Amino acid sequence: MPPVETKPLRAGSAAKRSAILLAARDLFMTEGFERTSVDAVAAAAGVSKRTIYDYFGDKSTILLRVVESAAASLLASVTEAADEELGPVSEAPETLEASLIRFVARISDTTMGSDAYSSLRRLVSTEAAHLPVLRDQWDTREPETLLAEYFTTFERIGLLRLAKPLTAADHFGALTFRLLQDEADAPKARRHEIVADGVQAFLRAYRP
Amino acid sequence: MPPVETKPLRAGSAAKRSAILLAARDLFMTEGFERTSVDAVAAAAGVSKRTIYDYFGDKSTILLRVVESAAASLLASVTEAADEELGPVSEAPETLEASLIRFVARISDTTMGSDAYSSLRRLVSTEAAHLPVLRDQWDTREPETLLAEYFTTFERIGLLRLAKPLTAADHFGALTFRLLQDEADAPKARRHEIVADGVQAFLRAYRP
DNA sequence: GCTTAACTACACTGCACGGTGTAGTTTACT
DNA sequence: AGTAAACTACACCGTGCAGTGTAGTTAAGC
Repeated sequence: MPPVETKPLRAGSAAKRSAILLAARDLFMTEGFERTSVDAVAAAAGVSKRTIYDYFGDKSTILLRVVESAAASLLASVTEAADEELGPVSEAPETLEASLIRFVARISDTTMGSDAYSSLRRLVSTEAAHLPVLRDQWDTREPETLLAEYFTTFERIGLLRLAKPLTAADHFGALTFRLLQDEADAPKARRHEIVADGVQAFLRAYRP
Repeated sequence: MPPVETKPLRAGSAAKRSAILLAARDLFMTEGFERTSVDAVAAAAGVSKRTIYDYFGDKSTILLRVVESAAASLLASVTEAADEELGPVSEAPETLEASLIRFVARISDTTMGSDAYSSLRRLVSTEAAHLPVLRDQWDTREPETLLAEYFTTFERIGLLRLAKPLTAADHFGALTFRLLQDEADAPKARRHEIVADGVQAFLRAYRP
């Protein structure tokens, strides 16, 4: 459990804090939280274990901070990709498919890529039984809400027909990101095929 | 790792073996593999830890057997539901939607329900890094292949239009089971809505 | 240069736990 | 009843590891 507030923690150096969180994130994703020792995080971050305890107090708190940071990073990534790929979509229907494909590809190819997202999702799901606040941090629905807003705009200019924008956003995510995550190790051509198939199915389902 | 074959294992009693696997399955799903002790499995199964080691040799082997058993159970469940709900589908398009909804609901409401499937999937995903054979046992693609065969039949009688049957099966699973798993704790009415929305989107995407 | 906070490198503690051995008890079969 | 396999209940061992304390070193600020 997170430390009682009476335990003094140190703010310390931003660079070291960042190194710890990055190292922890990588190890938690590849090894799982339980199988990752704090010693291993310390070694990977290039700091002493004593420092980690001085900064975070205990192991669970490291996980909380990792997930907080990842959720914020994901939202920023989705927001940027949407603004740049979906924002300029014009009234010409033939550009929507290409924009949606680029939107998915862009997110999948960033630091917060498909396998990273999939691993983090799994981590939250596994550990939420013991740290329920993790789920709150992760399942904000902010990315889906943002996407639903764009879809609503597309409906207004006649490109989509929606009954429930948020459901459409969920379906879009299921047809693209989710299936992509299942084949995170696939070659680039296969991954492009998955995205294209998913976007096309979505458009057939939601075109006027 | 699984025990070297020189270690003598005992077949023992089918009832005790079953009790061990059931207890292990429940605990692995709720607590995770790493956080579940063999002592806890023994207590939940009502056998001695010595017996567990006599039957299985080590902890990883328990996990292998649990996943084997679960994958077989899932396939049986999907096969039965498909045979009974999709098998009798006639040429009248209006019955297809209802059949697909019943097919999903039936699987989701069985022992191998949405939350159990989701937990097992997560377990395999987490542990496969250390026991790669787990993934082989789980990702057989047999349920998807079976579903794709039914979809191919529906195409022949004019109910669907497919380019790639297996991709359509993936899309169907993504739009229904996957989204249902995300809201495993939702009330029954919400779960029914998720299934109906997903089936309808699928049909819009794949109807001729 | 001096002071102090930050940090490292170790050692240590207590506990959990995978796995093993063994003696006594129970069960099944002849 | 006798025999042997199956099982239980414990104790034990070695290892890993979360978390803590402490002395020495380093870095930053005045």
